[in-house]
Amino acid sequence: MVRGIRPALEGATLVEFVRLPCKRRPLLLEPSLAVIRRRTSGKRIQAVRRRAKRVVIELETGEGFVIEPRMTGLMLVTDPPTVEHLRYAWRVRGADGIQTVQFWDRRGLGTVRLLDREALAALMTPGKIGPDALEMTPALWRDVLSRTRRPVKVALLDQALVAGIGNLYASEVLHLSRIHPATPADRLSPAKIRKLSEAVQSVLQLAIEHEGSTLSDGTYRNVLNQDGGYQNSHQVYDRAGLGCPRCGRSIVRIVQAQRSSFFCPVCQIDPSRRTARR
DNA sequence: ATTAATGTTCAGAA
DNA sequence: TTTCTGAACATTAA
Repeated sequence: MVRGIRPALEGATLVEFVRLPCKRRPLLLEPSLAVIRRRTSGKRIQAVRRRAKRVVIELETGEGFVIEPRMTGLMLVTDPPTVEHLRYAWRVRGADGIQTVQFWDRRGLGTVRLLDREALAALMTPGKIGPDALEMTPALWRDVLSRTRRPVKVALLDQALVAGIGNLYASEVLHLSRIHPATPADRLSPAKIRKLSEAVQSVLQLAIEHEGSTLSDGTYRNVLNQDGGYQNSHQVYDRAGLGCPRCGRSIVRIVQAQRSSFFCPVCQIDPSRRTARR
């Protein structure tokens, strides 16, 4: 997302931030539209960055837009999937003239905020949300996972612990590292933690290279409104009843923290049954 | 026609 | 203190 919108925005001048005529109830916008427009119109865009799952558009003033797409939000530089779910747009003037980046959100759970310099700096460093998943090391993982007894799958989704891993990727990561999703986070062996650390890197890097996963209900799409490709590489996510690509056994779906987890009962051995021998 | 599910996050309760 | 529950929303599949 960030790489897609960066060429249009970085170095350009924000002509105006606009609310699009979406009929539905507005999603969270802070502060008010009028205040945002007053503070940002005419300002140069210094950088477009990512922090965990958030898009950050930093202005010359030090202030910055923080966009949280959540479930169905998209940043687009072309026509959207539907016109009625268009929420906001950034109209900018750059080297190539006037361009528009739009925020489209079907479910409307996404948020757009304008943060001041201090709040932005606080967001970019680990604090309220944890270190970025792609910045983690085995040592950091050990530290973070030792802090909770919750199931490792639930811990991976806790953005205060580690920021940037979503539900689908948590299942994929655990399958690749052959860890049962119900394993208490603080009971993973150093060897498993190392595997987990490597799996997070490879799954997320590959997913980014393939421009994400477009699921059956057409959720994520790139800035050109094109499908991603990583759904074709899913080993377990949304594959309950289908064969594990590694061993052939049927993939199982369970619910943890009110979210679906998918895993292979053969490749990912239940830790409580591992030592069950007499 | 209901119900449950969905790449999520957060406040408030247990 | 830590963990769990439900709500915000729109759409689709069962």
